[in-house]
Amino acid sequence: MPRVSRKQADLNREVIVEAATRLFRERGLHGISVVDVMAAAGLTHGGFYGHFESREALAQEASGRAFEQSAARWKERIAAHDDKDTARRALIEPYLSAASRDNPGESCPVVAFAGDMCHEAAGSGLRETFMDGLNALFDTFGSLIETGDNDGDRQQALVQYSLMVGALTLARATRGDALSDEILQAARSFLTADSSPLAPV
Amino acid sequence: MPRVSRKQADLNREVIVEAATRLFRERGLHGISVVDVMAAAGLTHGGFYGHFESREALAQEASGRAFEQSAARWKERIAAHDDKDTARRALIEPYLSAASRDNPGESCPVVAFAGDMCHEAAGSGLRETFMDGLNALFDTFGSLIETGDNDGDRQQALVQYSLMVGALTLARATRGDALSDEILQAARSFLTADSSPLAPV
DNA sequence: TGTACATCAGTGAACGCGCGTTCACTGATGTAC
DNA sequence: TGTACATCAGTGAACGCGCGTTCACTGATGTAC
Repeated sequence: MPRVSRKQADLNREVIVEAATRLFRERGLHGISVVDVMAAAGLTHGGFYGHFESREALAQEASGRAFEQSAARWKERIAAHDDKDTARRALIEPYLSAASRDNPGESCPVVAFAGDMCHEAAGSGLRETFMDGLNALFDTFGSLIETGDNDGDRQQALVQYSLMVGALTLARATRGDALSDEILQAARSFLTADSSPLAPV
Repeated sequence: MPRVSRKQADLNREVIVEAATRLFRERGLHGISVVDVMAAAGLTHGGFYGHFESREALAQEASGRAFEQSAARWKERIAAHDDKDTARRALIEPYLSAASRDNPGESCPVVAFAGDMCHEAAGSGLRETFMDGLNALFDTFGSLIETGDNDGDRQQALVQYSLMVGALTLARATRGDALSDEILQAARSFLTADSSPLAPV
């Protein structure tokens, strides 16, 4: 069915990006083809280049979208809590849940793309998008750790965030094995325990 | 130069596996072709199937080799220290170094392959090799944390190992940015600080 | 508002390319005498 | 030890396939009158 309305075409583009933002997170930046993305959007591949300059351009836009969605979700959750430490826990609990592990398509783009970024060229646009998104998420997380000791807070934020990324990555890699749940559980209770020496005042 | 000696053929196979164990870690399990591996071994691609049943079979053997090398290196380092906590630090320091970040081909296979494992099928041979290798490395690491509180030790080991994997992964993904060094530094000093609440007795 | 025509979003065949894999071939190696 | 021949490790062309990308085509949309 050729020549849909301009409004429909814009909507189609949106559907493609939404499908891509999910699929790239699920299968990696190299694990999905243009045909796959277009099929997931209910279209054939030929129309792709009417919407995007290249596969790479879509990957960049879709990964950027994933970061925006994550940042928005984090900010919503933070806004729902008065206390910063309560808000921090409200981020960590779902982040390190089985649901998060089992639904990479709707979860953290940092974990989804970090592996691919290791092999990405230095000046690549994908890398820039990743760095911008990571910095935004990390700053948001860091703003929840404030004890007055700036250097200490920064280190705490770096350590806690690295642990979250490492635990979710390992939980996904070991999915199906008992170790996977153990890792999530250990990291979660460590980061949210009242008595945790990591927990800010 | 066809028909080399049997001894030379065995040596060639060894060179292929060694090249693969480095290249797969550097560029990921899907980032390298049979032609690339054979060229790195100084051979042409045609002879590949005289040595291996398939590309996948080589990936499995090469990743298994990477795990063996890591386990052997860890055990050497541990054997060089009397004190378990000193040994633990002797593992962590080089693990979270710039050298480790910049030479993935000779570094931790868990970090190198975790991203790919997330997209690997459940019963896959690659996944089994990964799980076996991860369990071996993790048990070795866990043996260095002994306070008598078994549950607590297990959680400590899981948390510390997840942090190591997350920090190295993020450091690689952000390589070239100041954040990369910051992450390594923060995780390293956190895990090795004398006053660290994480450090076993 | 209705008509005539230009526009252009989506289709599906086709392209060149790199990949994993196969195979006929070569000639040094290994073996039987 | 020397000779004749079978074996087989490595070569490079070739295969089928999936990929990113291009393009002629279609027919509903949008626009000019």
